Order: sequence, then structure tokens, then C-alpha cells
Amino acid sequence: MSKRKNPSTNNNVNADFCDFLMELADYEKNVSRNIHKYNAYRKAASVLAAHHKRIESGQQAKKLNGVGEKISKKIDEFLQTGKLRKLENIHNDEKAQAISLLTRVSGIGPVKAADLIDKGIKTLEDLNKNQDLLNHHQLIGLKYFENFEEKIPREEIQKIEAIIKKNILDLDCDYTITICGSYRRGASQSGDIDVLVTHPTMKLDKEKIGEKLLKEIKEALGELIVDVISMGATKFMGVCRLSDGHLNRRLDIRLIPNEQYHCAVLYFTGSDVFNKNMRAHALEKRFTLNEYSLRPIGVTGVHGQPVPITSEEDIFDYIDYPYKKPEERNL
DNA sequence: AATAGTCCAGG
DNA sequence: CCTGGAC
Repeated sequence: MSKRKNPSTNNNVNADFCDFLMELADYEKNVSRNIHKYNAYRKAASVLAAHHKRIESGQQAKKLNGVGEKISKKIDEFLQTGKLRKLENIHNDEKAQAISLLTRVSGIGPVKAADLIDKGIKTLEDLNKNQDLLNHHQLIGLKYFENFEEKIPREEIQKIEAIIKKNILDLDCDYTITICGSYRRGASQSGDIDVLVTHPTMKLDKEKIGEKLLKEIKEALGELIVDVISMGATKFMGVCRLSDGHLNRRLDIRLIPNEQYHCAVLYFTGSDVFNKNMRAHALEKRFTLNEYSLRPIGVTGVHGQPVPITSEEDIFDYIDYPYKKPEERNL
């Protein structure tokens, strides 16, 4: 997923509130470094986005779970004046603006951004002149700054998918490959490409095998891969590009042990809200569901052994949850 | 009190 | 080992 994220904005009658709340959220995370305020603003934005009636007053908003006194007052101020003093101040604060810019570079977080600004580095040009201060990931983030903020059209991912599948299956036809994320849910564009791979020899007990397989896979993709951000035993993070006329795209590849593949595909397909709902339902049925497994919870509260899963549908069946196709998981 | 938890880089 | 950052 890309670094810039906004709450589902199609036909959202409260979008203007959500916009300023999300901006305040980013400010709290990146500048104030207050993760709890960040979460609070995001929660308020998401509950407002889900509310299909236009909010007419702070008092109305306050009835929603996640909106308290402070945000309610901000909504009143925004309704009355069309702006927020707090946000105006932030816009006029040079340092805050510089941090907001620098943290848009992949690999630069709030700590690194503050450190750079202490050294007088505030713009992308400054970064370009001081590349010695950046690690490998940050250099790639800078190199592809504009590309990484562009959405990827579905048709392009389809082409990349075909190449990835062909190359990996040529290597060994026993691989199973699934592109997850919003692409699997049918989205017309996505922020990045998230590939899950498994192989019959990838068993839970023998972990060692992963490093070799992942390197082989990366090599097999050849010139599709234009940069590597990180590469471990189970996860590759990098950059890919189709040969002509295309942008550089974020690509992640994860090697998953066999036993966990369907749970991982479910998890990485999302959406976040869908996962949360499904996990809550699992709990009601006394199961615990995560990215790795589905396990029963005994009467004593002890987690049992993972249930054997042979398909994504299995997971739904076990917990009596009506099966939803990936396209129906866009919550 | 606040969502969780893991992977990888780098020091 | 720990921290930062991404997911």
C-alpha cells in the first residue's frame, strides 16, 4: 500500500471533514510524533466517511463513536468559517511543511525527517545534494518519489502478473502465485503490487529453504525488477517496471509456508475492515483467525492446533461465515 | 487507553 | 541486541 492514504472517498457526503481530519492525523504522526492522536483522527475520519448523512453540526458528529469534544468543536469551526485555525497555523509552519514533504519519501519516517531538518535539509533538492545521509531504502524512495505516488492501472498489473507467473512457473511449475491487495478485490487501480508465493517444499518446520527460493524467484524475474529495497528469507521488497512507457512500481513478494497460504491470501486481500469483521465473527464462533492460521479456542480459553485448510472457502466454512468473493470484500 | 504483529536494514 | 520503517 502506498504511503499516502485516504479514507474511501467515493460518494462521501462528509468528505471535507475527512480531508481535514486526515491532514491533522498526518501532522500528529509525522510532526508531533503522537501516534495516539494520529489514530484518533483517523478513527474519526473513518466513522464520518461511513456516515451516509451529511453532518450539520459538531453536536451531531459527537454522537458518532470516535468523535469527542475536541473534534466536535473543530467540525463546528469548519462549518462556521470554512477553515480551521489549527490547520492554517500548520500550513504556515515551515518546519511542519518540510517534515510532511520528507516523510513522503519511502523509507523516511518522522525520526529521520526531524534529523534531516536539524541538518538544514528541507527539500527534495536538498536530499539530492546530500545522498550520503540516506540509506539504501531512502535513496530508492527519493529516486522514484513521483512514481511511487502514482496509482497503478489494473491493466498494467495484469501484464506484470502474466510476466511474474510465466517466469516463476518456468522455474518450477509447482509454485502457486497470487497477487493480493486491492487488485484481487477487482480495483481499477492499486497503490502497489503484493505477490504471495508458495511451493510444496515450503513447509513450516523447515524454514531454511526460503532464502534460496526467494533469490531464485527474484533472479527469474530478470529485468522486470529494476531495484531491490530489501530481500530476506521470506520477503522481497523492490521496484519493477514494464519495458516501455511505464512507470516504476512498488512490488512486494512474500514466500509463505504451505500450511499458511490460504490464511495469508485471505489476510493480504483485505480490505482492512473486512478482515476486522471476519476476525470478530471468528471470535464469536470461538476461533481465532490471523494471517497464519485458524485455531479453535477451547472452553478454558486455550488456543487449539491450527485447523487444516485446503482453500480460502474452507476458512469461511469453518466459522459459518457466508463466503464472499474478493470483489465483495471492499468494505 | 489508544490495533496487532512481523519482517528487514542498519547501527 | 535495539530502533526505525514498511506493511
